[in-house]
Amino acid sequence: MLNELEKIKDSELLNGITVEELSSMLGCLRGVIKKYQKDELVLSEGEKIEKFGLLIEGRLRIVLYDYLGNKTIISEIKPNQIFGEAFAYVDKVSSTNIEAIEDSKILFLDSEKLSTPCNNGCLFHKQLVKNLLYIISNKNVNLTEKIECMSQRTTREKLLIFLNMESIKNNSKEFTIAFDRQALADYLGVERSAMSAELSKLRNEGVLESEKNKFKLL
Amino acid sequence: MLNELEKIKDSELLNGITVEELSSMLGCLRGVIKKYQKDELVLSEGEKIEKFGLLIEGRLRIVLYDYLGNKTIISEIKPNQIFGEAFAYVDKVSSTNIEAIEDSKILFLDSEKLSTPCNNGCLFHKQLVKNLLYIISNKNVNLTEKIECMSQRTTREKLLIFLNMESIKNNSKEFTIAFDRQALADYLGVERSAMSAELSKLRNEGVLESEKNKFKLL
DNA sequence: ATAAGTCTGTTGGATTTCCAACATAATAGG
DNA sequence: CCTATTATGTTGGAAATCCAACAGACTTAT
Repeated sequence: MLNELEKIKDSELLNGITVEELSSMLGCLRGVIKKYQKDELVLSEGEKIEKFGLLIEGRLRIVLYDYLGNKTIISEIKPNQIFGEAFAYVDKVSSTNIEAIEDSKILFLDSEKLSTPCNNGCLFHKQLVKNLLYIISNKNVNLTEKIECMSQRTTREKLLIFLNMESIKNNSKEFTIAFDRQALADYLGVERSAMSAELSKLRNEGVLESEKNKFKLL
Repeated sequence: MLNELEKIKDSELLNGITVEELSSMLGCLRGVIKKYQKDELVLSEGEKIEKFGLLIEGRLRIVLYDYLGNKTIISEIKPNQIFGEAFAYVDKVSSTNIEAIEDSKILFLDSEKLSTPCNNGCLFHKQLVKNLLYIISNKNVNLTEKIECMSQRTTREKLLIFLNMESIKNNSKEFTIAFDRQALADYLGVERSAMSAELSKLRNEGVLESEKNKFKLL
């Protein structure tokens, strides 16, 4: 048990909280640790979420089966990341499935308990709330950025907006992005080879230089 | 002053909090009411936000001036709505400007204070935190839905995904949406008349019926 | 070191979207 | 009620994107 707590102590959600505090936290927040096997369904769409998860070890994928019959892997959840928290706080059921990519161990926390600092003098409660607000707000900012990129009309504009954002984040005209070509195309909602063609044009026009996931705006 | 509090008592952020509690809240949360004139800048991009706003009266617009030189009105803020909260909780500066569409009155609240229930026995603090988590989580879900729609490859698929989401939300095959044609096109990131043509096709194919902002999936 | 697999960029044709112009219907204002 | 304005749908041509196929470069596995 202390084992598991040691593993997640560096997570954003538990930032500023000691391992000793973590121990009593499980009782206070009705924490439950569950194990899942590779390919096992963790959460299914349509399910009402009252406990969100913090991945201790393993890997999960968020999968969307949409109305048109498409299966899309939205993203992957890595150790120390939380999932399902937004749906835990709104009166809407999740529209995605969460599946285990590999054998995984998850700490489930009661969202209601977490957001309501108790009167037991649990000092970590305030910190938890702040951390959670930070995490969800950060996700909102990231989602807003993605929408800004995707809202552009042409592939060229999408690339330019995205790359400029990255430049600002890195405080430099030279930077490395976390995507390969296919992932970047997926992020921008465009077709990979068409985007590649546009990147070539931008290079030929002297707008930028690029090599793999390294970019330099000119 | 009580005047203003009466106006915002129905806001999501203050749900479950009495007007009496609101009064003491201003001191506790370092609440400050500011007035802005039509077209006045409320918040500018690049600004670090420590207090987010709750619009008492008036109307605001969120404006994005992007790298390519475009000015986009992202959305409008109506009375009783909050703004800037995501940026208040993350270590990133806002990328948008917020301007007054008309004379406006705004209550600014200290984000740090709000997320940290004090030890003064302020009972509303817990409720405020819950309300804030709800609001931020709800925005997260809405942004995620918008991305799902915009991620579709064709205008037809975008429409179908969007309309199906609305149908699920309304628990009915018949529903009214909150957008006119231009607004729906903007939401989906497509051109209005092209989307209109696609809607006509869907009608002719017996997929749906529509009349202004009323829809019926068949 | 070699072979297999993956990533990146190129290309031409098919498909889709955008754009501008316009007509008609509906709405708003006096 | 009438007029002006706005919303909606239609249409054809231009522009852009997607798609499939492929070649070459790079990476991984044996």
